[in-house]
Amino acid sequence: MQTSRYPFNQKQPIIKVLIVDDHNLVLEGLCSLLASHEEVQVVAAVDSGHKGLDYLKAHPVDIVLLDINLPDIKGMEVCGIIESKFPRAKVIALSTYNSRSIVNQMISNGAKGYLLKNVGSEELKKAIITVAEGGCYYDAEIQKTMADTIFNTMHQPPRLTKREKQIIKLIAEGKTTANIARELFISPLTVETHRRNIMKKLKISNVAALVRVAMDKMLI
Amino acid sequence: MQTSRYPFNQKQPIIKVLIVDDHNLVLEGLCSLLASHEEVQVVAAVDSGHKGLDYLKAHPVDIVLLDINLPDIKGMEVCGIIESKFPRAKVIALSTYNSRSIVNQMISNGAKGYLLKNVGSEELKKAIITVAEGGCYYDAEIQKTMADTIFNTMHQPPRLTKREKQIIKLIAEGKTTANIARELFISPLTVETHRRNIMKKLKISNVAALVRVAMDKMLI
DNA sequence: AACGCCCTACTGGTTTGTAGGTATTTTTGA
DNA sequence: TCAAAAATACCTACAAACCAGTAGGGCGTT
Repeated sequence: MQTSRYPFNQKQPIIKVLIVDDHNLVLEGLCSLLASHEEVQVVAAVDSGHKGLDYLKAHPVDIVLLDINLPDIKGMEVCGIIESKFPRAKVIALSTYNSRSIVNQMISNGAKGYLLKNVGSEELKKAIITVAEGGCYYDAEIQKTMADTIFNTMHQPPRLTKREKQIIKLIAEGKTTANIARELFISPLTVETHRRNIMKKLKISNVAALVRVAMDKMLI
Repeated sequence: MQTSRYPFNQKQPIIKVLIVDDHNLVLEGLCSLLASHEEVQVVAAVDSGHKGLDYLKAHPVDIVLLDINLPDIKGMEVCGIIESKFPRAKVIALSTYNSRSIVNQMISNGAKGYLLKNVGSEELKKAIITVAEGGCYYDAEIQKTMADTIFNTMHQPPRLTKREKQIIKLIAEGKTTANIARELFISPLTVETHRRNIMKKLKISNVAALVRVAMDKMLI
């Protein structure tokens, strides 16, 4: 939507790209893939979330290619911060895996694009340009995941509450109901109620399944 | 150890490298990092285990840079096959994560090197040359993991049996003792015994911990 | 004010899991 | 081939988890 930011009436202003990824190989790969595209300029590549945010404080950036698995902060958090504090920069998420909860969290934190790491040169370029122009670009697989999510939210609106998330985490850590009750200063009976509600919501019936869900949802 | 394979008495014969990785970015990254090294020649890059093995059948290769997470077969299996059927090719494993069980499996399948994906250009080159010359090269972090393993195997020799692994998997899938018994055509009491033995061996006392161990060991 | 949602708490009862022990058969490996 | 290891099966007992139903207090929305 932003037309001609520069006085020169270039058709495509150069897109400034910041890469945030702690894997050298991926970094190199991205640079290599982008090297041949003149519309795109990689202005910096950093290996942690904090460094990325620091860079954004001092320099203008159009696109942030953001890895999910960072050593310091979670990609989702970084994404949220960029979204709110540096709205000029649009985030394109990069990830190896296609997990529903991660995709959801990224998108709800404002990621305008989402690519899997097996992306090819052309798709990468297309994604960057599309997002820079104000659009969205999601990998085909991610789109499936998104459709899946919508389908599922339609069919099971009830999400877990804050307290329930807290308790599912403690259960998955191997703590007993009594332990949890002591830790949270509430009655064991209350913990049992929460536990029951969680299981009903998730349609499962034992801790084993619960732990897996918790891990899936990255609560652990 | 292999001196002058070629009639010309080059100090360092060109090392033929095959890359097996399903992530385009990583592929590009590796090629980019290796481009500047004349001793090394990337003869092929494929995106699945089977393709890699097919290539090996028809062409001589010195080093295989092998990703752990492949779409078709597990990296460990590929590694084992290469080791036994194409002994000329030495495997250097590439992985994002540093998990004990994966490292162990790769090494026991004959991987001569192990790098994490945040490896730098020089380390990569060094690893390739070292391994091509008949040596080993393990990332510093991997070495820690290896030491850890040795320490632990010394302190807890008892491993899980085949049946126990099977059962731990089913438990972690959320199945009850009765279900498992039915599925395996054995008495529930037997399943309980196995369950108890597993817990004793792993020194844990509830399913939550058990599921986490199972996931750690990549049984799921 | 009324409604819905969440957190809290309880009663009472059933089902699994945890923990101890023992013992027979089958498989495996030295 | 013989001993060790693994897999099978059982008993008893208690602990913990699972299931169903109910219900009051707090809090924000309509």
